[in-house]
Amino acid sequence: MADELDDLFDNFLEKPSVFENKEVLLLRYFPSKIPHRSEQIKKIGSILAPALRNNKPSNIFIYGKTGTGKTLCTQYTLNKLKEKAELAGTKLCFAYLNCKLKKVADTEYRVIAGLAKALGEKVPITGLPTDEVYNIFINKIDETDQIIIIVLDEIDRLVKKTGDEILYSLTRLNSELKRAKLCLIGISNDIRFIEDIDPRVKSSLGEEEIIFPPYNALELKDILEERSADAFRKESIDSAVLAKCAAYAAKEHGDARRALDLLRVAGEVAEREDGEIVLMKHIKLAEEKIEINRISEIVKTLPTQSKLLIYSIFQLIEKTKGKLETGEIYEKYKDLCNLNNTSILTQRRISDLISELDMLGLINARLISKGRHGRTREIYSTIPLDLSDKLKDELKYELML
DNA sequence: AGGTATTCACATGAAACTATTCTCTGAGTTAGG
DNA sequence: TAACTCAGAGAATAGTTTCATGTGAATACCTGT
Repeated sequence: MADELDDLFDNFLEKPSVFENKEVLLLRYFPSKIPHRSEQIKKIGSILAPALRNNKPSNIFIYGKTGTGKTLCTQYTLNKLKEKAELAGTKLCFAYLNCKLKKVADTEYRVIAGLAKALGEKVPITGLPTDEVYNIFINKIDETDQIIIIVLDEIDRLVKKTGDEILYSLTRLNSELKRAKLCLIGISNDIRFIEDIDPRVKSSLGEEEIIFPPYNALELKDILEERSADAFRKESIDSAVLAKCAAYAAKEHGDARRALDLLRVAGEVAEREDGEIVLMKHIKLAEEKIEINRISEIVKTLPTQSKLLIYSIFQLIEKTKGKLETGEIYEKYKDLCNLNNTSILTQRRISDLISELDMLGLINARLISKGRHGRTREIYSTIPLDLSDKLKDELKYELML
């Protein structure tokens, strides 16, 4: 046994890896070049430049789909700006906050506390009134003459959850500050979001707007080439494979994050197969693997009731091999609840849960009318049978059925 | 045959209820002076 | 004594239920030929 493992490890060490430096393909990696975004970077830069002369830059609202480089470009520009500011002797600091993260920045209190923390002020996790936190925050930043740049990433989430009062307070904060100056950068995936917020906030936050369009396949390919040059050994990948990878990702709304992920997984697949070169088939396998991971991740993180529901759907699908109806599923679901001693939700709720599963892409539900026989949703699973079998077993175990 | 009315099996909305999570306050605790 | 921590009260929120109303078209039922 030990020998086997020794061999395995030795083999692994001797065999040339397809990767030169896998880090480069990870999300947290910060590339030195950002292709096809110079226009946006320049724009951000020119808006923020007044900060170097200790003037308050305009607030910026940045919009773009996921994986279009919004966060990256912003951070890149800010880092550069900070370097320059240090050289020029201007006091400048910035706080970056991702509002998507639960338990970190999804309430007013937490946002302010998070910002204070980012600027080096300790704030208790809970226990203080919100306006108290505001005071701590204001006092902290007003200590010195400085420019504060606050980046709120995924700001739409924040507003959806807590309303737009925070933004209003933040944009108004400048009038309370005597020495420091505050500049806001809001990043959002959803452009409609800015339409339905308080007009006062809208005009203030949207002083400048920058749009990040999705990458097309050619641009994605450039990005992949840029990164793969560092990430892979030269001979283990060729440009046709990269093009394929880019094409796949471009199909999915030009998300660079996806493209990089795909490439990384393809490399891993190749490596596991003892291949030294990443081939087309590896890309295909990687795509499947990512999809499977995505789905099982979604299923695993579903609340218990939804798990029971999807379990009933899996069971029924197996029998009928096709479409299901709400009533049918509800009956099955009730049975399972009885078996499991779980409280039964009403049909009303189940109807909503089914819609949610539809939104998550686990099932396909469309409304049909069967005339005399009423109206219902026609439901079928989008998950391949072998995967749903596997998931079913896992759920069975977990739900103790 | 052609037209209208009915009816089914849920969908969809709104309001009310509930359990959980947050916020806030004041009392208790700690550490420093 | 100031700063910090913590428990419990009250407010806010998310998840559900209850009640009410809406829906599209296959079918039942007329109507006049």
